Amino acid sequence: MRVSRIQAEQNRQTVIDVASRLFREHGFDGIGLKDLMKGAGLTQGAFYKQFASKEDLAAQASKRAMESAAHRWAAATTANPGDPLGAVAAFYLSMDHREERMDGCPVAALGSDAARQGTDVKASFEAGIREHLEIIGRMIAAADGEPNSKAMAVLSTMVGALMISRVVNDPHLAQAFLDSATEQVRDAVTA
Amino acid sequence: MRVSRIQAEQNRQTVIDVASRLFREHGFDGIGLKDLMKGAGLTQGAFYKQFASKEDLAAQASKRAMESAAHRWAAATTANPGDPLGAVAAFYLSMDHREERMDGCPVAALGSDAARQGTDVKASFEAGIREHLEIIGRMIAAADGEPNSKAMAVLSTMVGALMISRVVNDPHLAQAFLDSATEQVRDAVTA
DNA sequence: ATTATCTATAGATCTATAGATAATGC
DNA sequence: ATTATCTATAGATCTATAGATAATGC
Repeated sequence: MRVSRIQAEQNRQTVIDVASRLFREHGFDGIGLKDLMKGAGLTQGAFYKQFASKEDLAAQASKRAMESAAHRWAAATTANPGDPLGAVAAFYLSMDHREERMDGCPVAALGSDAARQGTDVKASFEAGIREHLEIIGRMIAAADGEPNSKAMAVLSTMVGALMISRVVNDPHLAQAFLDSATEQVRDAVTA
Repeated sequence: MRVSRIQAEQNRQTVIDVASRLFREHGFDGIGLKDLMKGAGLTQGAFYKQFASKEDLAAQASKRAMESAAHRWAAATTANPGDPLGAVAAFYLSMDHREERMDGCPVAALGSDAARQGTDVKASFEAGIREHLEIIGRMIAAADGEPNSKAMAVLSTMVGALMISRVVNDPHLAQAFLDSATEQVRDAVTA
């Protein structure tokens, strides 16, 4: 039954990865430890040797998810240095992203939930948001005086539009919200 | 034990009101029928004579919450016809609103949750969002060609900024997000 | 000897239903 | 007679813990 310390650590990482996806899909309260562990090929009994509590896992999974999201942003910008913001908007404000909650932006997928969690989960989100702001800041550095404020507005618009696109049934309305955000983000930079 | 039909209908309305607040505070999965009914001064047993299921209540409570939110927007605009958007932004993008999830915007408080719910809950949100867009549309009608798209961008920015302000621990960062959205919204109209 | 994982379980809570009760509505 | 609400409960699930097991690490 017992595995090596290396394998144990790898199992722990797998649980965090799986949780970062399943939390985004079902919410922190929408999935139990049994299913989270099953997703990593383990049983519930192993959980408390790996994590202090469910909220502990939530904080670590949130951190992982935010880091993964920031990485995706960074990759899009470096792959398209001519129009980094356009590249980010192209994937972030897409219908594909709307339908891919599990692998998508954690702020849109879990923001309302995270607001109800404790300090640790919020710390994970805060760190990730600051990372996003830095990436946006680098993209719009050419613009005018208050780049940080503009970066915040860009992030708010994108997160808000994606989340709203997911709470409406009508795909055309969803698409319109994503398009309006794309336009707004473009204007924000050139303005 | 039995009450009049009028009283019964009033009880049902109270349950919807209470649920619209408690769902915003705890999420759809974060509060049970027992506590929802207790909030209305009833016991759990009465629930299924009033509603078909928890999700049925979620849909009705979401509708109620969105209508209440739209009413608040409309009231702010009529109370300040000279600067309706400024009036809305003043209460929506405030630290008070950030800390008052239970009575605040349902999209920011429950958007991530609502994305995981069924068609009925989403229909409630969609109807409320369309109502919000109409109110914003009236405010910025003086502006240029595509008012609907601009209204969507304004709503996305405000919802996103409020939600992000709630998932960070640092109050200064939260305030900065609210301020940046205020600025962005102002620019969007004059632009 | 230590320990990562397993099975099993405690105790609480969840949604939903059943049957009793007591007041309404006819 | 009908029915809104109550108490009680079924059956499932939740987080967390306890003790057994079997392989690692010294």
